[in-house]
Amino acid sequence: MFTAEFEFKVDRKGRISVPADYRSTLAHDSYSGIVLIPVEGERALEGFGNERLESLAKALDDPDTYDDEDELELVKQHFAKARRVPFDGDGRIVLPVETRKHAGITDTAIYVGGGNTFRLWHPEAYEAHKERLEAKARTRTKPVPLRLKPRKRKPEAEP
Amino acid sequence: MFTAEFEFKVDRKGRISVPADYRSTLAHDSYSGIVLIPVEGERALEGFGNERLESLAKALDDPDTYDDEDELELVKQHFAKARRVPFDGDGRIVLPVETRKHAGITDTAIYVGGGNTFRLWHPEAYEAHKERLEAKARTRTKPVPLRLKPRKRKPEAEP
DNA sequence: CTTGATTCCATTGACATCCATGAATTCCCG
DNA sequence: CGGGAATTCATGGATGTCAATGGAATCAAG
Repeated sequence: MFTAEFEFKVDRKGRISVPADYRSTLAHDSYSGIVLIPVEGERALEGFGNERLESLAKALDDPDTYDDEDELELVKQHFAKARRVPFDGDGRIVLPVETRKHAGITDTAIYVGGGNTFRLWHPEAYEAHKERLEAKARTRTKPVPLRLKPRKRKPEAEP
Repeated sequence: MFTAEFEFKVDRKGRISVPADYRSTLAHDSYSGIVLIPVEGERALEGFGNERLESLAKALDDPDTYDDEDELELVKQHFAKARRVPFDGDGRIVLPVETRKHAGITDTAIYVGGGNTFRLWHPEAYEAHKERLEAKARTRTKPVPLRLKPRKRKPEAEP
């Protein structure tokens, strides 16, 4: 479970600590480290544990998960962009150059919890992102609630 | 199950006891602590156990729970604002600064039970909130009864 | 030998853990 | 039934530990 926001320093070797809270949720994982994937369309990195990566790979094998061949190829590309980065003895990782480039991260970065995944941002990029989100939220009449179940929708066109 | 109202002190380190009654309902939880999320539009914090947070995260992974991309992003923001706070040996938590700020809590706070969740308020803010609620209630002809089932509604106008 | 990466060690400041107190409640046994 | 003992809780404070961070040492190549 990944929540909250944690800002950390990136040292001159590209190392950054992973929040102790995140590490403890990853403790059960067989792999001691995390997975980072550039988010398309955002200057951010998506992060999670190795276990989730394996689940994603499994879903890829299921012919029902993605409908067409193009989708499948595009999803595989995510695996190509994924980087598995191990913890060092003190719970740090080194951010691969490509990922740092994608997110525009230089000397600080902020972890943002998102449930089963988290994101890594350049702090200012994240602030800008939040700004945009809040603007969008203001256009809504009601706030979006946390839901446990899919909303009941009226019968759609038959699948 | 969270009920009743409990007022407690916040010490200079930001610590506050969690009602023993609440702790016992959280006892089965794997995580020894609670989750706090600022309520949008109210100077209050929503609280519940880690188990519920996991259910919410699971719902987030289900492609059917939220229909469009914007909704999804806005909901993830709730996780970013969420704070997981562990109990100390004596059943206390420390209120993170951001949450204290949001709720305007300084040296006392009141827990308000709400079924599967509870809320934390600055005592005076809660009184004001109750005031507003009662005013609204007075405009109604009938009181709102406790219901066990969703009320059947006539087909709404199509969104 | 030089460069780049990985492991190891050192510092410091926050915070989790531990301990103490008093009030209120429950328990138990006469 | 009653009163004393034993818990349980809320609360305050002290201190020991660990997380975040920087730098040195070791290792692996080119």
